[in-house]
Amino acid sequence: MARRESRRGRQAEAERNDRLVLEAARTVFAEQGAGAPMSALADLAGVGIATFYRRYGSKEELLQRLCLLSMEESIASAREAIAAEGDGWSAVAGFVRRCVDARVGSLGSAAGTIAVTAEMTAASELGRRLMEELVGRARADGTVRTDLTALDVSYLIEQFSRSPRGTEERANVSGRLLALALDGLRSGARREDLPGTPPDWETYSGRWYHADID
Amino acid sequence: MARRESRRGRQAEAERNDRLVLEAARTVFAEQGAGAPMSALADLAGVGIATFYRRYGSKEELLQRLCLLSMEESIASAREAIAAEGDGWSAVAGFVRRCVDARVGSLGSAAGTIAVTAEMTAASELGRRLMEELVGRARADGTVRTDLTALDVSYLIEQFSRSPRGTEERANVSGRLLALALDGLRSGARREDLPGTPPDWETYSGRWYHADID
DNA sequence: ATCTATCGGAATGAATCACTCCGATAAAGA
DNA sequence: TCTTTATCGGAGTGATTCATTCCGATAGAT
Repeated sequence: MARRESRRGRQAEAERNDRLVLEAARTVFAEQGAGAPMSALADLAGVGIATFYRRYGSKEELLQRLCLLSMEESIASAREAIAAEGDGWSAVAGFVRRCVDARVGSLGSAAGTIAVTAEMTAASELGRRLMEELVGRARADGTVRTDLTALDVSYLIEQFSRSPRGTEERANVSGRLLALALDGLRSGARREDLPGTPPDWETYSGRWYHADID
Repeated sequence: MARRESRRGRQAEAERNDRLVLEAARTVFAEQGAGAPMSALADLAGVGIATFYRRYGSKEELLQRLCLLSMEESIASAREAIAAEGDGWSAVAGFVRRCVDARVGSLGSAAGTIAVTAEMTAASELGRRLMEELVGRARADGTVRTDLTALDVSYLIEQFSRSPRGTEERANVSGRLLALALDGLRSGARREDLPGTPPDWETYSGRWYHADID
């Protein structure tokens, strides 16, 4: 029988692999795009290819699972950020950092190539509402530039989720660039308004529903 | 015989294609990575595949040419920025904008997969010197944060060169995010220092000399 | 009317990919 | 100790994709 806490032997290996496999998939798909070969995930995880297929029936299923986990992580982060004390900018910055850390939004390259499940749609809409609230509050308390929209923040997360962090040096660089961008979110005297028009959700989410097929 | 100015007919088409082909290659490799198929370039350019092979002997040769053109564009931009009047931040911001516009630095994904020519090495070193000067001056006049290095700027350009601009909406988003990041370069009271350590050139350029082969 | 430069894209052979199958390994239980 | 069972890694497979070549078509130029 399985022990309640910390199983042993083969079962422990399987549990370890559960995490290993998911983390490797996140990293590789984030950095190389959804077109990355399954063998690349296996190499990074240090396991055989079959270890992936024992857990997920297909590459598409794995991608769907990753998308859903991303959105759930993003929702949890947004809730915490909204509940946190402190000024609006700090809340937004903390939220963005956590999302980038978890590589939320790194799967844009899968848009149009995998089916969108009902769960994904629901999570996406909840996430959107929470982000609107978070950014709205930050604008209201004056610590974030007033022309910033929640969707700008989404795109920002998406962009930084993709940057490579495989080596210490790359992770270091990534952290510096993110710090720069986050400082750019602050309200401030010397700033000009953001150029162009606020992005729209239609375009942002529409990517997922129209396949890339000719 | 060919007329001096504006050739006609087939020759004009060939010249038009010269530009079309190069621009399509820049865009596709920037957005999809160096692994993009040649057919994708042809589709975007609206020409046949052979039109590429009539101009460049191989994919590798095309990538080398693009790299060199990128670096030359970057050098020209840096020279203009250094010569320009105005404060240091504006010079750096203008430089970055122009580089991102030209997709300089979007070929990082080709690193390790193509041979580095002597011309490329030389251009890279000159570019580096000019950027050090540009950023050094901007730091000195107090309009840019003092912990910013030239290499941070290089990585910034690289990151933004990859963002998709295929539709008006995506170009718009890209412009907004870049504006945010550029504002983050400014010196300012409320800022904390950039985290981590300054990136080093060894790592930055080293990517090109060690193939991805196992 | 013929020549010639250039074109587009089908054809080709090599390489890569998603996914399956199976022999090996080691924990658990008799 | 010996068998059972869960899990493992990676070679094997058929389908797909890619870089590159080749050739018939097209339209200026002469």
